[in-house]
Amino acid sequence: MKNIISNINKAFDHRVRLGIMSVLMVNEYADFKTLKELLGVTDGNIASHTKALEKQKYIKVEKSFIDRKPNTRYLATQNGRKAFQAHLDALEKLLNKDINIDNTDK
Amino acid sequence: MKNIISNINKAFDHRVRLGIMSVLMVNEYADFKTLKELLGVTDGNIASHTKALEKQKYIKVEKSFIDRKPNTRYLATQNGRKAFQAHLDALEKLLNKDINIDNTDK
DNA sequence: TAAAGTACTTTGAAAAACAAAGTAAATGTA
DNA sequence: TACATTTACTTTGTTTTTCAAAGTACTTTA
Repeated sequence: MKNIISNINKAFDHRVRLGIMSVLMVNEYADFKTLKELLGVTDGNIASHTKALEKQKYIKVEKSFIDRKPNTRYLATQNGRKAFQAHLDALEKLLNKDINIDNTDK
Repeated sequence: MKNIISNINKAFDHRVRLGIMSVLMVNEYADFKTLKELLGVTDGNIASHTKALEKQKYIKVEKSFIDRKPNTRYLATQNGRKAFQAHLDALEKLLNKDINIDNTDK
């Protein structure tokens, strides 16, 4: 490992995306409105963060009509689950690691 | 609590700042070069991320000359330590929380 | 004393984040 | 049955952040 943050996934750096993934790890799916309410962010925000995760193939989108209204569901992909778990492991390692600097010559 | 990410600190959202704080939590101080090497990022990057943390008063900077060369040390403030620990607690809560959505009507 | 190295800082472009406005269909109101 | 409102998103454009390249001010080496 080159540096102490090399295994931290840039795609999950943002708290909104962290929140989205957390929700999708424990629920089979969540729809647009649910994510929006759980995370307390604006529509455009959910849209762009989900789009970013979708682009990485960490989540997938299913569009349908429920009660004649459009409904967008987000689901974590198998790949996304793996990547997120790896990210959490990397985070834990970073935080628990002894990063002891030799400052004796300073 | 309004939403599931409300206690996650925006200032620590970025992996570089997460790394800087992790280092400064367990070491009394770290200098510019050390941080740069530990994190594997460019000079300008370290500069801007430390500046951001400094602006929030989460770290402080001490400038001196060592062996006639300029040396910049970064230290976590008491406030910074508290905020970072709170952030970690919030992260842990988010990840361990049962965010179970009632999807029965969907 | 000229060239190279060290330790940063500044700058400007590129990317990301964000909220406001837009769209389109459904529903409520008079 | 029109018209306004709500729902469920998407699009747009501005602001903010990130980032690396270039710049500065020395110090060291040849």
